[in-house]
Amino acid sequence: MRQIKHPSIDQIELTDIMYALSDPTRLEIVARLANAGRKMTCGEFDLNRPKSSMSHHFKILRAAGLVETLIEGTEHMNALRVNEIEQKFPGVLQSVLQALHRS
Amino acid sequence: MRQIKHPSIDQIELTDIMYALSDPTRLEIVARLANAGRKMTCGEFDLNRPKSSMSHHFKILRAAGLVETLIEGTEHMNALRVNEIEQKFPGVLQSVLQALHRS
DNA sequence: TCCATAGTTCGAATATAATCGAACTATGGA
DNA sequence: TCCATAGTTCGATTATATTCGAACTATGGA
Repeated sequence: MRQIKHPSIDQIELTDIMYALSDPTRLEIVARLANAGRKMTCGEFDLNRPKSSMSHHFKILRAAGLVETLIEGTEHMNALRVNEIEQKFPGVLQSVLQALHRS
Repeated sequence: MRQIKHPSIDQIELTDIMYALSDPTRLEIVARLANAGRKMTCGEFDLNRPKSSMSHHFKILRAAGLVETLIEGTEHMNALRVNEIEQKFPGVLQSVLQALHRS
């Protein structure tokens, strides 16, 4: 059961995080993951976009270190790396999530 | 003494803030403005880039609502809009500045 | 073994951004 | 009025992103 590679905490760059969060689609994905508070498959996000586009956005979220994807069977389970990001950049992700929650 | 237009608080978008902060040069400008704690001219940032490039980055920082520029004589005085951003998106800018301070 | 499902990768088109020199604008001082 | 200074705007080049269909891969179930 081959798994996907993710950056380690010390490889995560603030600019990559900021960039990943500058796209409305990706921000929506992050918001839904945070609200759900559980792992979600790519298909669960019903954002009216083709699979290849969604895959592209997940790739960027993963590369930025925001999202962790575990392969379980035929599904890819995605989770926010809240604790790790919080450890490296305290308050950044939390405050962004709060801002999203208000709007 | 013509002044530059800036977005009002309610026109500021989170995605624009994130985007503006995803570039290393702009992040450096923001960090220096925060550290200085005072208004700075464009020329004070000695980032080894031509004037037109710096002007471009200031334009994006202004459009995002992060920086306010007041024309005083021949100089353009730039300041971070910390209080306003803090009001609209509590913690976002502060935590980013803290992250910059650590690295 | 065959098929459906879930998601990735590829490739090409289009859009957006970064970069920087050159020309321009506005102000203040000589 | 002339000039220097500070910064913007313009225009062209190059680089990077977004988008999406089509082909591909991996897994589990019939």
